[in-house]
Amino acid sequence: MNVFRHFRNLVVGEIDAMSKAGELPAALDTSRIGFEPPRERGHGDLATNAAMVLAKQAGMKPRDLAEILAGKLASKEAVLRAETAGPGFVNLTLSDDFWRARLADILAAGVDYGRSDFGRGRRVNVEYVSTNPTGPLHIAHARGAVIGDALASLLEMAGFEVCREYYINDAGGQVDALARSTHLRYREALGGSIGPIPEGLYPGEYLKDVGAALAARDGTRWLNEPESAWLPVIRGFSVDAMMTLIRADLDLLGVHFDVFTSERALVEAGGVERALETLSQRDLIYVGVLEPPKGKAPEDWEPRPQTLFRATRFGDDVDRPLKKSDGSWAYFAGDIAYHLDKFRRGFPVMIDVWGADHAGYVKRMKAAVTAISDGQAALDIKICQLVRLMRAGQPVKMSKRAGTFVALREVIDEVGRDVVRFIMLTRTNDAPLDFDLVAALEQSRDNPVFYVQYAHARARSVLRHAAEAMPGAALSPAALAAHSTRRLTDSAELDLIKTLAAWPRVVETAAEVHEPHRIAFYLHEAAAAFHALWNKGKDDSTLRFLVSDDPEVTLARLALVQAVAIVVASGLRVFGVVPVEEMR
RNA sequence: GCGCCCGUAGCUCAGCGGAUAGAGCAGCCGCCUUCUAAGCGGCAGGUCGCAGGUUCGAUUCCUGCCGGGCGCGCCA
Repeated sequence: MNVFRHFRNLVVGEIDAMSKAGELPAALDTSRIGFEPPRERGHGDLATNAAMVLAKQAGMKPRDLAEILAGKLASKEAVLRAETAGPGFVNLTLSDDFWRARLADILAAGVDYGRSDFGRGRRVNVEYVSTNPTGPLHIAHARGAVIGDALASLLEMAGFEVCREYYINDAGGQVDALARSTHLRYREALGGSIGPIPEGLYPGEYLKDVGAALAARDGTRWLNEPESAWLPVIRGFSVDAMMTLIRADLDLLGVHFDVFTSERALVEAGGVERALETLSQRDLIYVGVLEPPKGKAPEDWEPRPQTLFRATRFGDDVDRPLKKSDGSWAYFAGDIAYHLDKFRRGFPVMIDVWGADHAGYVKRMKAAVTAISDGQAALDIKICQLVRLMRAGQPVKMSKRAGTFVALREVIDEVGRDVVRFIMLTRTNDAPLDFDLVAALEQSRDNPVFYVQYAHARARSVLRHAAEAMPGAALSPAALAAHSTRRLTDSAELDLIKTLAAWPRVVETAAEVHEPHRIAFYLHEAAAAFHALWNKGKDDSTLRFLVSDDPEVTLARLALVQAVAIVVASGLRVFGVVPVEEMR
């Protein structure tokens, strides 16, 4: 049960009934009504803003309406008290029995606790990583990969039908440069002397293997051919090799996709012409001359007529070019075609996860999606700010030019997949992230990965001890759920239950706003509530989980401990992180 | 010059328009014969960058400044 949604439904039901009875105006907008945990424990268990939201529409004073609603809610099952407070809140205090009953929900649902039909099966396309297939992934790519993957899992848990998609940028000049780079390595593999890698080509060592593989496959066939003969072949060969490399990196990170879409395939199938035809019909394309950007005009700027999309009609700052000066399509044109393709494949909701360097393209892409879908599609773009790789507080030196960018696989080798994934999700995507390789492995409470994993390991440890201490006792989640939990009466126990019972709301909220990092903060909070209870048992031995001469209280507490393990594991599953059984 | 993001405790950061703004670190004081002290409890610490506006109510939304990051036709 989502406690908050349950009571929201109750209050909205009461309001509808009052509207029908003529006690309130008809057709009130109840969409902004919500229930949330009050800031102060003393204010009860749940608070609603219903009276304040409706007061104006209802033509009543918030406090008066609050009094009426409180009266209606007071008689609901499990409600001990319904009180008005502050500017018009209604605060509910629920019975301890009600809260204890949530443990049975958790034990019955297992790691699916928190799953809901909030999304009602609506289809969402989440596109992420989508890097140029010109080399292995480096650490900066990992953030987008993990955020996209966790966001997709989160949406699935909240009841959306999700497609995880990767757009292969295999059509532009970058992959031609890749092909030329491979050709050099190919000549090298056949014994040729190639000297330094020219500016503009890819110097990475990883292309030596590709060149060698090409030499093994095709022999000397491309040595004396003109570029026009070998470029398409070697380009395809190289892109395939790079995608194999990238998929292997993603596999190490535990990131997988449902669909890979090739930009080149889309372009060659005429997708761009079709998309732009749609825009043309709506008079959204014209030939014009752009003003140079003020303050930072490129040195070789010269005014020239271009094929432009009327992005300014949809909130962008300037109209955007669709063709390069050589007549080929600009990347943006392909991206318009790609988003139209996604829309036509049945995704009215699209989420793109991009790197910080693409932030300047958000407006034009949103404008284009509005234009091609006639306002029927929604595009959300998550911009991942930079990751600063640190080691014990000192930045790790990286330079793209010198090729010393740290490869993702090196970082995974050093700290492990789960640590990389969790750390990448500890901050909002909008803010830069410091990733300290030393701090990430520290076993202390400063390290959120450790802190959360430790809570799970502790819970599992208690359950193992219980199995030894009570041989033959039925300790499965189902057996624990069937047992009475009324002996859970301490405030720390009830606080922990309330924290666990908030999990479905956290999932729903995080999914709604597309912010997976909220899960990390929740997990930290749940872990803290558990660690607090654990230590309370150190001060007061009657609060220990295992009480040898009192099986009733022990079994009740084991239900709570099992529920902690389940909720933490449920959250980690959204992150794609494996919960650990022990940390010795 | 323009656009986007950020600005909250000494530091790192939470806080989808609500009540007395929270957590960790650092500082100070406490808690291990017992399920993992790799942890917990307490104290202290704030003009929520500044100034206006909208609102019953603004850290949250809007506008303008200030400071930092990223980006800025024919790269992807």
